[in-house]
Amino acid sequence: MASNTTPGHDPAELGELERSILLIIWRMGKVTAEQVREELGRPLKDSTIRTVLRRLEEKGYLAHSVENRTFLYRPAESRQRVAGRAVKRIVDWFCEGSVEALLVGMVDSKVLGRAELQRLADRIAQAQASAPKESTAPKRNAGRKNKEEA
Amino acid sequence: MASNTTPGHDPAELGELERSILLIIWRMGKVTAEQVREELGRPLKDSTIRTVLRRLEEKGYLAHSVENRTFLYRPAESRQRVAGRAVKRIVDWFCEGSVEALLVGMVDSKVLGRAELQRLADRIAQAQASAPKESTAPKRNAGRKNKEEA
DNA sequence: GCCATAGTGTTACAGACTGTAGCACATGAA
DNA sequence: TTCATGTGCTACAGTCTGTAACACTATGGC
Repeated sequence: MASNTTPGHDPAELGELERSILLIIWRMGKVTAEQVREELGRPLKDSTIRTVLRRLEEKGYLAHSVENRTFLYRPAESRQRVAGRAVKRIVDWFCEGSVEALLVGMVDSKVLGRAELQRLADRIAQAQASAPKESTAPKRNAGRKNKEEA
Repeated sequence: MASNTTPGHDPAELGELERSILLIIWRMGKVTAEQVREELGRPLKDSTIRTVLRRLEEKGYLAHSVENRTFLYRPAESRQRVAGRAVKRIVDWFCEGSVEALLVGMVDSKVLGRAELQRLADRIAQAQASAPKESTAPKRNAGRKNKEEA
């Protein structure tokens, strides 16, 4: 019944375990299911990890390559990209698309301090000046052709 | 565990119907279940609306007063506040608390254009200049004056 | 006082999603 | 062939949301 305007799946509707695993992979870069399990430090079965890994790949967050019959999972998207999209959804839903309104809300709900915001503004200005080109995109090369909402 | 009186709920954990209703109430300010139903324009039963309304109140998004036996629901928090918290969660999870990293991610995932970001920085700077006071007061302005719908 | 009406509270159920795992299947090595 | 390792498929319980029926309670008219 949720066939609204959802392009594919609803991103960022991740469970806690999914999130943890995603974070591990973002941190480590390229891992096997076993490594993930060790890293988690929770007594979970192999199959549990692999199931979640598979789901994350289905959802588009991960990609994998095979090396000696072993799956090596790696991020399909950067953390920040995912975060960006997640925030976009929120902004669209609650702030009518206005990022500015969002920042106001963040200050208002004390998520962001005024001083912090000021510093942010400065940094942004700097970043604009010093990096007029595509920045912080280490692996943008071909992978999945994620063609979600543009 | 759900008896969290303080606003600590995950806005991302809202269903579509819940979100729609919340938006209606943010827009209209103070409504009855009937009004919500009409506004929704979907053939839902009375009890459906009221159930969702009650759940939203339990979660801390709404409050109600009684007027002639009729419940008048109203927002317990501003849209932007809720959005701010939602974004904070995302930032904490995916950007290690760095709002800056988030903005970078937003530009990177084309959620936010560079020009837009620049404009934003300017506006923030302006806001800083013109509102040097700490105005994070939760003034739930009695009169409706949604000046945020810019 | 009694009844119809309007509005609320309670309870329930199906579908989706996540956490969790068992078990069958494939394939390279011994 | 058999073993070990790793993957694929299937499942199940718990939780959440959408959806609604039904029971309960005041309030006003007769």
